[in-house]
Amino acid sequence: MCRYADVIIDISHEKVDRPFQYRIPPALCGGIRVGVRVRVPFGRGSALRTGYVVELKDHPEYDPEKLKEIAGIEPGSPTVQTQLIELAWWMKRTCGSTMNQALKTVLPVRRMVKQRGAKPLFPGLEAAPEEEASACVCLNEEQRWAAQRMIADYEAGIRRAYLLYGVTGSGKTEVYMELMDHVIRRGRQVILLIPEIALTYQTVLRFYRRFGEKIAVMNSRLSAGERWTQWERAAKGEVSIMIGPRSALFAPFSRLGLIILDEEHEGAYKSETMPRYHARDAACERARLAGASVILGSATPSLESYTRALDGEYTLLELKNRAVSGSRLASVEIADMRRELSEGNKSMFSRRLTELIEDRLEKKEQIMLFINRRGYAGFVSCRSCGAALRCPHCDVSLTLHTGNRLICHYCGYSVPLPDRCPSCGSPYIAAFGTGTQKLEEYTRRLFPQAKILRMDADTTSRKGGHEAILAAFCAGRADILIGTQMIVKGHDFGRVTLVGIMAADLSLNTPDYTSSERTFQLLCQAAGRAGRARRPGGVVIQTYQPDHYAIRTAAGQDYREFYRQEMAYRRMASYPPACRMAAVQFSSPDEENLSYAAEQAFRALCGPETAGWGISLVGPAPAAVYKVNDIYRKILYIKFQKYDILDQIRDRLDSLAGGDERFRPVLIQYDIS
DNA sequence: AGCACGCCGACT
DNA sequence: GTCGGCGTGCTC
Repeated sequence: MCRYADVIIDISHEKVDRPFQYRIPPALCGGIRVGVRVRVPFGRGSALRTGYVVELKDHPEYDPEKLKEIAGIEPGSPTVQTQLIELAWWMKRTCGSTMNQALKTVLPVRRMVKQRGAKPLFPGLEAAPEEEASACVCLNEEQRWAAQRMIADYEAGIRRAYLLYGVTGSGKTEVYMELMDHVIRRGRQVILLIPEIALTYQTVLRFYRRFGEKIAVMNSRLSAGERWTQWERAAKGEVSIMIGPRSALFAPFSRLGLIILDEEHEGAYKSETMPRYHARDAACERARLAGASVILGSATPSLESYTRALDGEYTLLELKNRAVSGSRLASVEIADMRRELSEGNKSMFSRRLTELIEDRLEKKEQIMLFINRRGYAGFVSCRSCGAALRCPHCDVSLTLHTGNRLICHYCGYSVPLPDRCPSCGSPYIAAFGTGTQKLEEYTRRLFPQAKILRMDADTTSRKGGHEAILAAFCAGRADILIGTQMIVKGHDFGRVTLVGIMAADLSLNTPDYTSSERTFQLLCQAAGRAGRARRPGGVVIQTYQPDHYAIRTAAGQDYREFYRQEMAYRRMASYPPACRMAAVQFSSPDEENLSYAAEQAFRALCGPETAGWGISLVGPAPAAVYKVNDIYRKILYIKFQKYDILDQIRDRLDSLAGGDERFRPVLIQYDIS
């Protein structure tokens, strides 16, 4: 029946990034299926090249005279690839990338150096796990209930996605392990996704102790050969569990039964390069294709996921109590930096934080000082009332640019920097700027008796710098650890009893609509770092906006209240998940053509033809970083409700670009939330 | 990407 | 007169 095959040629170039149709010779009929790698004659000289069968057709869709025949099937063409290629189609469809970009993401890098004799994961530990693997793992009642709920579905043949919302320390990992164990016993395989930053030796060791040689680990520091080895072990069925960041999602398991995303809310799950897929959605799609279930775990679920759980798209499983009885949540205090200033304290440390640091130094307990420098984008705020200057149209923070102008990166609105605060009239408005280095110097001066370690991008660029600093701190070779994001993610330090968040405002005022959500997550996480063991911990959040709901709810560890308020804001200002939003990026080395293209696109989408689409446009505005490598970038945001609209938007922009010379140097890319 | 076809300069 | 430069365009 199917006598024709659409084939994507293994050439990474936009010009050939589309299916080419071939006749299937009768002799090969049985072997040709979607996903099979084939040799096909291609180009003027009909040189044989490798391609992927992506679709089978009954009838030709191209001049049959010109159709060539598939020459043969690539030996050893694996079949899991069928599934991964279908996943690539999904990426192309939903993320607006080219098929070749999607295929490169989903399939292993080809022509990798093979490596003989795989290194053991944990040298010297091989003998240990066997006995420990059988050791009784006791779940508490709540954990058992959550696991049973999913297992019962699984046994009934129900495959779906679950949101495991468990407060800090409630023991989500034990639930994961129970489920993994169950799925493996049923002869199926498991993918466990962990954000790269949390993928540490300790984390992996925990799983290794339980599952031993059944696990394979991917991470960015593996060499190409090591990656290949892990990939092959998975393809051959030598392992049942693949642990790794985003890319582990594409493990070549043919009997996949479960995908777990730990720390589901982490931004690292969103790809920064094309295709800009979200691992959460890609996981759900792969699971659908494979007939597997998905567990999304978090102590602070993303607004998207919690909304989906409330809508019934995910099943909500909750862990409300801490697993270790007797362990208490840290007591969280908010230090009002406006008051510190008005009462004469101009230092970076509030009086309360100073007092607590002195107390801990005396008791020889450890302290972590956290400053959120990453994502710092030059916002301007008032030292008297704490308000940051925001866009009147988009309700996000404005960014200070050269020439003292404030610009909105969503709609392009621009005003000169005022000399007084628009809310309270105070003249004390200024750009916020503070770094880890400055904090370190200041801390040394204030507490000369303390031993201080600093961890940020500068001190960890050297290979292993990260681990060395953490190990030193863990071993008690310092009293205070100063750092950015990386110190609050996933590391447990039993002797830390005080966490100071130096300026919560830094993440609260990044110029995008997720700033409150990220602040809430970060503060909850930081609070979770203090007093993990028996000793009670304290957290001090320093801020100029002590009444902001993200800060108040984080201090009270009240996720539901945060969700309620944040969702109200998203609805009011029309941001996801209250609607869908596509960021269309125009980039070009030629500024004039860039502006022209972005403006034309805007006009094409707001004309009468699109009136019934229910879309609204914001921008076009210069990208957060306007010029990168001599390429200028502008972004047009499109808010819409129905997902199908996206294809129409793309078609419209494609045809616009196709018929206009001035679009030629302009690249158009999509990022959909 | 790769390969052919094509339309102008210095070579046996 | 012809060998060869790489510029342009197509590949089921």
